Amino acid sequence: MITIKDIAVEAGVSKTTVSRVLNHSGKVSENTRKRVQKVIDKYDYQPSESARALIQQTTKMIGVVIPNVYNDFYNEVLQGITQVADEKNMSLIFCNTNENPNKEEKALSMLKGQRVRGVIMALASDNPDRELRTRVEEQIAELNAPVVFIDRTLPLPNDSVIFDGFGAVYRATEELIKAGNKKIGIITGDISLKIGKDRLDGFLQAMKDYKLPINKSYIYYGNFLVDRAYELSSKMYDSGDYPEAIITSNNDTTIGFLRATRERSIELGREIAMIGIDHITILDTIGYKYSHIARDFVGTGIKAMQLLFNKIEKPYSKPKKVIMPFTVNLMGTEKRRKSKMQTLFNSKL
Amino acid sequence: MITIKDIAVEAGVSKTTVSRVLNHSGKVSENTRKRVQKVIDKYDYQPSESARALIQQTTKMIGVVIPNVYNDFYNEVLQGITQVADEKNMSLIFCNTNENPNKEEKALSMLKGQRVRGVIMALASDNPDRELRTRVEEQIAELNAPVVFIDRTLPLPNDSVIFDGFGAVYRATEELIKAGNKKIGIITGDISLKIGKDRLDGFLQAMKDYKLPINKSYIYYGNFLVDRAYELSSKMYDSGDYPEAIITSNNDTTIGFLRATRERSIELGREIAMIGIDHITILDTIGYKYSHIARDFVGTGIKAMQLLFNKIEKPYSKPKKVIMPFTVNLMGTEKRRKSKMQTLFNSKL
DNA sequence: ATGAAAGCGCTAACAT
DNA sequence: ATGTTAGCGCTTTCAT
Repeated sequence: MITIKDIAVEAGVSKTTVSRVLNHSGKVSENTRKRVQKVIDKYDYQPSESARALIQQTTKMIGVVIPNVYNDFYNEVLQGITQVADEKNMSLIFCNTNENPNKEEKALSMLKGQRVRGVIMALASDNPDRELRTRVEEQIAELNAPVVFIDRTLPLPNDSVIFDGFGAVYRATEELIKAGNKKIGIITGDISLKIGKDRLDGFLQAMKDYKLPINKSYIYYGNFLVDRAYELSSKMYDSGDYPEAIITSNNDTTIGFLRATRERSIELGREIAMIGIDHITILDTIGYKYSHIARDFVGTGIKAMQLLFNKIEKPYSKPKKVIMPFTVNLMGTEKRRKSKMQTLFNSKL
Repeated sequence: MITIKDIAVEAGVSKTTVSRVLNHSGKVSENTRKRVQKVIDKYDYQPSESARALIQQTTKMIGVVIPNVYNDFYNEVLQGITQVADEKNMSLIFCNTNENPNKEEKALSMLKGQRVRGVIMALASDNPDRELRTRVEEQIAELNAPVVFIDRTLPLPNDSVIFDGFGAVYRATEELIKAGNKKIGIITGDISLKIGKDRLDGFLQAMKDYKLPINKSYIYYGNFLVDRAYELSSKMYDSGDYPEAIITSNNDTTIGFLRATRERSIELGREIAMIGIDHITILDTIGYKYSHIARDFVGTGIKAMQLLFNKIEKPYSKPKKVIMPFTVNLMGTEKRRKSKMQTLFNSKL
C-alpha cells in the first residue's frame, strides 16, 4: 500500500508538506501544492485512517447497534443515520445484535476497540438478566464516547430519541372510542420493558378517562413480535369472544394480527375495528391500508445523529430526551361499518 | 483512554508481556498472566484497533456497500453478512449509496482510507455515465482488497454472487404457459443493466421455445422501482388491452404492480395471472400470497462473505461466480380461474 | 514556505 | 519467561 512517504519522495518534498496538502493546513506554495496534488491523484492516494486515528487520538467512526434488520423501523432509522453520517463525513460501524444481549456486549467491546466517536444504539429487547443489563451499563460508561439511545432506553443520563407510546396509544384508544367502539382490546408489547408498559398504560388511562369498562380478557400480552401477536390474535378469534376494536402495539404486532385476521377472513373495519401503532410502508403502498399512528422512522435516525454530534462537540451538555411526534392516520378501520360494504380487507381465504 | 502502557505499569510488567497476554502469544507464566489479566479486566481494557492495524498492516474491517436500505433484498443480505462477520470477528463498515454513483465513489475512497480487508458491494443501479463506471472500476482496482459483487456485476474478474435471472424468468414464463396463459407480458427491470436484460431475455426465449407470439405492447419497460412499475401497470390496465398473465421482474416491481392492480379492484388469479420474481416476506406473512420465484436473500449475503474470506485467505485463487439457486412457489395466481371464486386478492376498493 | 524529529499505541524481532 | 527496541503511517511542534 502506498504511503505518505512514497508521495513525498515522488513529489520531491517532505512528508510534512504532503500532510499539509492533504489537510489544507499550514502554508504551502501554490506551486508545490499542485505538484504534490498531482502525485496524490496519480496514485489515488488515501491516507491511512488508522495512522491518523493514532496520532490524532480520535477517529471518524460512529457505531450503530441495532437488534434486528428485518424490522422496517430500524432500516429507516438507518437511512436517517447514513444521511447525517454522509454530511459529516463519518463512517459507520454496523452491528446487528439479533436481539441477543451477548452480541450486544460483544458489539460494545468491539466499538470500544475501534475507538468510535459515538454510538447510536437500540437496545436488545430481552434483557431479562439483571446482571447482563448492568454489564451493558458498565460498558457504556467505559466506552469513552457518547451513546444515544433509540426507542428503548436505560436508566442512564444519556441522550435519547424516543416515542410517546403512552400518548400514541391513548390517542388510538380515543379514536376508537370516538368511532363508536366500546369493547376495546389491545395486543401489548413486552410490558417488562418501559416502551411496552407505557403503551398499555396509555390504553388503560384512555379507557378510564372515557369511563369505559376494561375487560381484562381483552388485554393480550404480547412481546412486540409477529409470532406472538399471531398466536394471541388466533386464540382471541377462536375463543369466539373478541372485542369490537383492537389496538396493536407496533408494526410487528400489527403484522401478526393481520395474519390471523386474514386467515379467518375477518373483515377489518366491519367485523372488527383496529388501529395499529406504526406505519407499514409496503402495505400502504400496495393499498392495503389500516388506521394507524405513524412516527417518523427516518427522522428518528436523523435526530439521534444530531444529538450525538451535539454531544460530541459539547461533551458536558445536558442530556436531551427527544420525543418524536406522531401523526394519526385514520383510514377507515377504526370504525365498524354496519353493512357488508366493500373494504380493503375482505380477504376470503 | 487507557493504554497498554498503563496496564503494563499497573501490573508491573512490560508492554510486551501485556501484548502477549492479550494475544495469547509467546510464553507467559501462569502467574503473571493472571496478574496482567486482572488489571485488564479491572479497566475493561480494549487495545486500540488503530494501533494494531498500523503495526500489523491489516485491519479487521469489511466494507459493505449497498444502494438502498428500503429493499428487503439488501436487508436480508445484510443479515447474512452480519452473521458471518460475527463468526469471523470482523467489523462491518456500512455504506448506503442511495443508488447514487457519487456516493458510491465516496464510499470506496473512504473504505480505502480505512484499509478494509475486503468489500461486499451491490452496485448502484444507475451508472449511466460511462466515465463514472470506469472510475468505480479504477477504485476497485486500487482498493488493494478483494471485492465481491452481489446481484449486479461489472466486467471485472471479481467474485460475485448472482441470480439466474434468465432462468428464473424463463421458468416463470413456462409456469404461466403451463397454467394455460397465452397472452403473456412482462414488466421489465432496467434493461440497460445486465440483470434487467437477462430477465427480459428469459421471457423472450421461453415464449419462443413454446412458440407463442410476443406482443410487443405487452412488454413494459421498467426500472426495477416501485413508482415506474406502478405507472406502467396503471397505463396497462387503463388502456383496456392487457395480457392474460404478467411477470414482474423483482420485488419492487411487484409492489408497484400490486398497487395498480388493487386500486382497480382487479382480481389476481382470476382477471389476470401473475408470477413475480422475489419473495416479499411481509406479504407472505399476512397471507397475501402470490406465485413467485424466490431466491435466498440471507444466503446470498452468507455466500458473498464466504467468497470474500476465501479470497482474503487465498488472494490468487480463481474468481468464482456463484449463481444462487431459486425456488418456484406457485400460490395460485399463475392461473386465471374462470369462476368468480374466493381468492386472496379481491380488493374491491 | 519547507523540513526534521518526535510520538501516538501497539506488535514483533531480538536480546537476556 | 520477560524486557528492550524499533517501527508501522501519519500529524504536529519547532526550527530554519
